[in-house]
Amino acid sequence: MEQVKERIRKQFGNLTASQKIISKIAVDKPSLIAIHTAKKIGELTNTSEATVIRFCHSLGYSGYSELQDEIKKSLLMMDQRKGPIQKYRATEDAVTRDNYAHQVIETDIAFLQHGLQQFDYELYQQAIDSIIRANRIVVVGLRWCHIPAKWLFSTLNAIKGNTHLYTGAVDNADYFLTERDQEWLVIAISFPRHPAETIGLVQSAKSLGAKVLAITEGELSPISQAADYLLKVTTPQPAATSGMPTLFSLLNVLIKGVMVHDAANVQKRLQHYDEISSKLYSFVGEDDDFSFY
Amino acid sequence: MEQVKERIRKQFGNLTASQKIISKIAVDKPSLIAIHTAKKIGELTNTSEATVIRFCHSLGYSGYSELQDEIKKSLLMMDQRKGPIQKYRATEDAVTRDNYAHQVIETDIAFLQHGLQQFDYELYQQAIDSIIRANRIVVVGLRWCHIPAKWLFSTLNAIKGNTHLYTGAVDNADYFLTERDQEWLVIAISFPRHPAETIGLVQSAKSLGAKVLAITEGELSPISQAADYLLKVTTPQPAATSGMPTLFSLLNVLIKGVMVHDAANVQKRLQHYDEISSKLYSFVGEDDDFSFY
DNA sequence: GTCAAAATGAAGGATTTACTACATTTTCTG
DNA sequence: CAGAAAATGTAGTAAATCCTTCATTTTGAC
Repeated sequence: MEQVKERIRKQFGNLTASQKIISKIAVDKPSLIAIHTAKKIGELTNTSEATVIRFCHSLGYSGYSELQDEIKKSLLMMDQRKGPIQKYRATEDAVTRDNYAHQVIETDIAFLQHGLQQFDYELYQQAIDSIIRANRIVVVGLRWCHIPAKWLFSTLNAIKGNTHLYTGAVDNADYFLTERDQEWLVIAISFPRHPAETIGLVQSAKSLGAKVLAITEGELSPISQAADYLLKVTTPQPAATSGMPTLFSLLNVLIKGVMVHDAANVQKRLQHYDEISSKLYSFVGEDDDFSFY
Repeated sequence: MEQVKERIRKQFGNLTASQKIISKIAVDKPSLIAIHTAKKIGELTNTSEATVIRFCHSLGYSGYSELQDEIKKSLLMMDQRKGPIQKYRATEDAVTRDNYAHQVIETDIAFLQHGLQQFDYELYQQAIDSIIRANRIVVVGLRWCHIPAKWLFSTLNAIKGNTHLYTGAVDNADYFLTERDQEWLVIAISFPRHPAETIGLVQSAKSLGAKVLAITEGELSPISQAADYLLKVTTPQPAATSGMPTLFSLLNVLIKGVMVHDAANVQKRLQHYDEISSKLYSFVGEDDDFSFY
C-alpha cells in the first residue's frame, strides 16, 4: 500500500543530501506533498522546485505529479477507514486473522489502565525516596527477570551511579561483605516461579542490614516477606513474554521519579555519558535523540 | 476554524440543486476537494466543472482555488495532531511531584493506542511469516537495544529454537561464513543514535544473502535500506528509557504471531523447556505460571 | 403549452504549475 | 589546492488547471 515510503526506503542510500531532507517530509508529513505544489515543498525544505522533481525521478516516478497522485491515493485510503470506530472490538469472537495483534496491544493497554487506577502514589514515592537515599544499589533479577533487571541497572547507573547488577552467586555475591558501612539498597525483581537464588540473596541482604525493594506479583510472593518496600505489579500472563510492557512502564515511573528529584544533576550526568559514549562508539545518522547507556 | 462548513450552513438555502449535492461532498469528505481538481469534483458529483466554481462563488469565495486553499489549511491543522496525543510532551519540564507517575503511564497508553491505529497487519504478518520460514535467526541489538534484543532472542529460542544473539564483532561475527546453505534471518533492533556496528552487520548479512527484518523508528533509519521487512515503532522519548513498553508490546505481537502459527508444537517445546529448567534450577512457591527461559 | 428566468454544460482564453536545459555552486579525489 | 564530477538553483517552455463567456437545457408561472 505505502508504495512511496517503500521506494524511499529502498532508494534512500542513493539520494543526495537535499533529497534526503525531502524524504523526511514525504515520510513524516505526506499530506504536505499531497496538497502543496512542488515549488512550495522546495521552500519548506530549503531546497528548490527542481530538486523536488529530481527527488521524484530518483524514486522512479515520472515526475512530481505522479508521486503526488500516489500520495493522494494512499491518503484517501486512510480516510476511508476513519469512519466506523474500529470494529475489532465488536467482533471479538469472530477470530479473524488480524485480531490477535489487536488483542495483544489492547491487553497491554488494559493492564496499564488498571495499573493507573490501582496506582498508590505513596508507595511509589517511598520506593523512589529509598532509591534516592541509597549510597549503593544492587539490582537482582534472575531468569527472565534478568531483562528488566539489567535495564533498571543500566538506567540507574546512568542517572545516579553506584549501581550493581547481581547476575549469580558465582560471580558476585560478596558486595555486602566488602563494604558494610554503606547504605545498601537491594532492588529485587521476581515473579512466579521464583528462583530460589533470588530469595536467598534477598534474605542474606536483609540479614546484613540492607534495605530491600521488592518488585513482584503480590503480598504472598516469597520475596515480599523480607521486603521493606513492596511494589505490586499485575501483568498479563505469561509474565515472561506478555508482562514486559506493564513491568517496564512501572519501572519507568521509578526512573522518572528519581530523575525529577534532581533534574539538573541528572541532566549533567547524561550529557557526560553521551560525550563518553560518542568517543567510545561510532554512530550513524543525526543525533536528535538524547541517547544514554 | 471550519470556515467553509459555516458558510455552507448559512448559504445552503440560496444554493441550487446541483450546488447542494456539491455541499454534501464538501461537508462529508473535504479531503476530496483538497486533493482533486474542480473538474474531477464535477465528475464525482455528476455536475460540471463550472458548477463547482459557481458553488464557490455562492459561498463568497473568489473561486475554486480559494475554497480549496481554505480546506487544505484546515486539513493540515487536523494533521498536526498526528501521533499520540502530545499534551504530556509539551509540559515536559512542568512535571510536578504528584502527576509524573500518571503522565508516564498515560504516555505509554497513548503511544500504544496510536500504534494500534497505525497498525499495519499485512506488514506484521509478513514479518511473522519470515520468522516462521527462517531456518536460523540472528537477533542483533546493541547498546540499549540489547535489552529488547536479548528478550527477543530468548523468547524465540524458547518457542522456535535455532536463534542466536549477536553481541559484538569480537564474539561472533562469523555465523554466516560457517553455514551459508541455511536460510538466515537477521532481526535488527536499532534506534537513534544508530550504532555503526549494527548497520555494518545488517549490510554484511544482506550481502551474504540473508533476509533482514528491521525494527526501527522509520523508513529513513539507516538500517531500513537493507531491510526486507520493516516494522516501524514510534515510542516516547527518550526511547532508551520510555520506549520499552511500546517496543515490547509490538515485539510481543510478533511472538504471539509465531506462537499461533504452530500452537501445538510450541506448547510441547515450552513444556520441555520447563522440565529442563526445573532440573537445573530450584524454584520456590506454587508454579501456576507457565515459565520458560 | 408558452415564454421568461434560472441553471447547467462546453469551449476558449488566462493563470498557475510542472518540467527541462543551462549556468553556478558545492563536493569529492588525487 | 586544482580539476573533475556531482549537486543545486535559475530561467524558460510545455502542460495542466482555473475561470469566464456563450449556447443549451431545465424549471416555473401564467
